[in-house]
Amino acid sequence: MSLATGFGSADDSPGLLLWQVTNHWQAAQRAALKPYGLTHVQFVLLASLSWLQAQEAPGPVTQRRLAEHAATDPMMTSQVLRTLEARGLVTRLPHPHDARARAVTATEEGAALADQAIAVVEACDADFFSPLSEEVALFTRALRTLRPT
Amino acid sequence: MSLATGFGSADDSPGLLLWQVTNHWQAAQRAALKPYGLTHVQFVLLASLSWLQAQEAPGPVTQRRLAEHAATDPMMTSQVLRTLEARGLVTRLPHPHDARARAVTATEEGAALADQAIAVVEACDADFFSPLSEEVALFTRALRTLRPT
DNA sequence: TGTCGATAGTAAGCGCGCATACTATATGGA
DNA sequence: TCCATATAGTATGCGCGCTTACTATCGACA
Repeated sequence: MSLATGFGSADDSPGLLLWQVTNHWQAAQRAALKPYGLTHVQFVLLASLSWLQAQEAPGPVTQRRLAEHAATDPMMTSQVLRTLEARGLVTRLPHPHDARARAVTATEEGAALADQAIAVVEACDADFFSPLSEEVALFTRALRTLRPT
Repeated sequence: MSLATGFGSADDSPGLLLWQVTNHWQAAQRAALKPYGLTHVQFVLLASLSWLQAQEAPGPVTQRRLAEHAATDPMMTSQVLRTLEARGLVTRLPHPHDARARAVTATEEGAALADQAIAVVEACDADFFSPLSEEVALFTRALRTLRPT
């Protein structure tokens, strides 16, 4: 309502808290992934791509499908995948049946790196959310409620 | 643990959910603040500055103190304040007792804009978290637990 | 009084996160 | 067959969020 009640401290606003906690979490992820030379988003896309490849889906994985699965912006997905391609972690070959699309695959090196990073990231996550202990299930459910469709 | 269990879907990871939900929330804030020509961070700093000014603290508000209060990066705070200064919403005069520091104040226009925006942002927040209904208190408490010291 | 560590602020730069606008191709229907 | 619409992907640009490195000043202490 007023300045004094509304924004005196972030304690009042779940939104501000959400923002601050997420920044804190991203910092933890950044630190955990630093030894692998990966950013958080690079890791998510690489790991998601590895997983999608392993699925028995029809046709090769396109950038669009990867972006949809990882819930990332298609534009950013394009940029990040080109970075990963430049580092030899993914390939972006022309799609066999759709001249507009790319067939994206993780290279052996990329998949191996993702496998290593996944363990570290999961440990980092577990540590980050450990203060919640049993409440983490409730917390996760709340987040799922707020997630965009 | 493995690709299949660890990153098949964001449902599994509170971290990924946190990230996605925050992006979603930021989009809502962006839309709500668009009519005022403010970004989320600009709004937070402007509103926090207005609040700090109203407090009976010793000496003028410095960028450092504002950044600390809003839990924002000092470098970013500097940038954003210069943007707000260019738009006439804040002033950044030399500090009377410390030649290193700036005495930051919200202009009348800035304070008025903040007051208007606060109402809209609070409504936006209430709407965003309404799916949680009563659980919002629990959710906020969990976030506070995870907040950096 | 001089100097030395701590502090306020900024320059430059990278990687998202997203908005806008564009090209090229695919696809369904007359 | 031709065309309208939808779709895959990219160029450009802005605003964070943060890192590193730097200047200038302050405060404490000998």
